[in-house]
Amino acid sequence: MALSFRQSEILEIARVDGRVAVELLAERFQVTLQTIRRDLTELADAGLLDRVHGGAVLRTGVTNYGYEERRRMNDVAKAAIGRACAQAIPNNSSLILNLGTTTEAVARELLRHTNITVVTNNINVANILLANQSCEILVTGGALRRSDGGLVGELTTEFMGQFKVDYAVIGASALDADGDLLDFDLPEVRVSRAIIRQSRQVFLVSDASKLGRSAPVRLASLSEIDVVFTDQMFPDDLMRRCRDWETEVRLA
Amino acid sequence: MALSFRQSEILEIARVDGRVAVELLAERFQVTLQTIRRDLTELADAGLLDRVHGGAVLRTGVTNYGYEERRRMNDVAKAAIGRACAQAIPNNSSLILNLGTTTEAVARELLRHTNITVVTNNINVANILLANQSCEILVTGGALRRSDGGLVGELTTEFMGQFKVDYAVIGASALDADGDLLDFDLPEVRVSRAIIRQSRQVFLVSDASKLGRSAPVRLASLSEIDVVFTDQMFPDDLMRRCRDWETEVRLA
DNA sequence: ATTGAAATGTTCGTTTTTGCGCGAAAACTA
DNA sequence: TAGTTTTCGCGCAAAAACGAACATTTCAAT
Repeated sequence: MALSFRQSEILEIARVDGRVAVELLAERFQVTLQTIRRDLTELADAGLLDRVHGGAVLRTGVTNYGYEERRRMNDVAKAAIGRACAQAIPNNSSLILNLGTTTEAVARELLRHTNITVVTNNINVANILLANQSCEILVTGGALRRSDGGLVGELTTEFMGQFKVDYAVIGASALDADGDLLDFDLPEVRVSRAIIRQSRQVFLVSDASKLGRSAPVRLASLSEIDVVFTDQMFPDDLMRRCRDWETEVRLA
Repeated sequence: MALSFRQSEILEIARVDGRVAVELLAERFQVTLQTIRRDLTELADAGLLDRVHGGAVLRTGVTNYGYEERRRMNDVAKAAIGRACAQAIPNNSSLILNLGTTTEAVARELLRHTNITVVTNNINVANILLANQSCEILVTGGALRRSDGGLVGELTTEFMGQFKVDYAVIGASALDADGDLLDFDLPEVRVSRAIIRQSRQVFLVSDASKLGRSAPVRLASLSEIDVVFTDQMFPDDLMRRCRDWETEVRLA
């Protein structure tokens, strides 16, 4: 779609003010309300603005909103998984927490631990753990991703290489029938792989909704994981494989 | 769900103040209490705020400002300084923001800027700027200091070395009569020096309370600063020196 | 000048938002 | 604990905003 002169000007106003009102635009351009509404509808259809009563707003907060939704999705199960995982982590130990809402649930359950050192590339985890006076927090450098508070990129991977910790707690977007952990973003997966390399024990936290889903990038195999914390038993053949791999599966 | 004008503005107020009151919002927007309540209920349902009697508060865990910190943030002088400094920073530019509550005030005033890249070692700045969709945020790695949300240490200094930005906005704990900027912590000062090195223009933001105070570590001289944003005129002889150094002093 | 397509204006029924009144629930006070 | 005040949320009616259908204007190509 080619934007009309008026439409691109509307967009410009929206970018400056963050929003536009039907009434004001009509007056400014000396056209009827209906015409402005048509413009806004088109701009909204093109995904450039979000239509609201009385006008339109910049497409902001959409990603944040999705994240909030993801965070609250299955939150009871996530909290239980977080609790189980945190119980497996002793005081006076060091660990890495990476991205994911389930990982954040683990952080929330680590607030009562004492004398732990946490390395993380998740700014939400850092925010949560600030409340624990007895926890040293090391944040990796990198570009801050707005969608999930993640720090990703080359710098993050490098940063991780400088540590060797007792435990790693990682998440994954998907877990397929072969027992492969999958994710969507390659730079993010590189970070996760680095984390696995730098840890003596690797914990996977994953609720059952990840089972059977798919994603393009292979992160690791369950065989590389020491303990999986989840909320529902895996299918039989996957359980068998886990036994062969000596991967422990713990139900929360 | 797309947020209405009023709702997104409520959210913005909440981000700054940490909380919002039904009564005040109703007066501000000239609508009834009932309407505000409906807004807050929706925002709470969307997981963006937590509803409390008489109003709503930021969701705990997402942003972590302690009450004391929040109170300092509202300091009018700092807000004014922040506004003046932000006005001197154009869109489409890159900048470094370092530690300090005044620096955070600058971040808050940068929320409406577009297409800026911000490098920071201050996790509070990162949290604030997350609300600006049009801002790339680069966070330095390092140990997270609980007292002020600062990332400090060798790694931070190194990280800063990788950039060359248009503007640097720095704070200082003290500013003595000779025009020297002083601070308490050596690692932190190393970071600040690195920041000055990596920037084409250096802005100092400092309220008048820093004047005449002292601190053990010398960070830099006012002669290395391009523009100082403050809320009160310096003593005459210091102003004279600034003129000699071609250091501009702007009152907010 | 004629014509046809695109943009704009007009009208009107529908949907969304808002304000008001009231009883219920939550906080405060003693 | 009991009583008081404040805050809440629901139902309903008024007001505002919306969008679809149709009429009118604009403008460029013939």
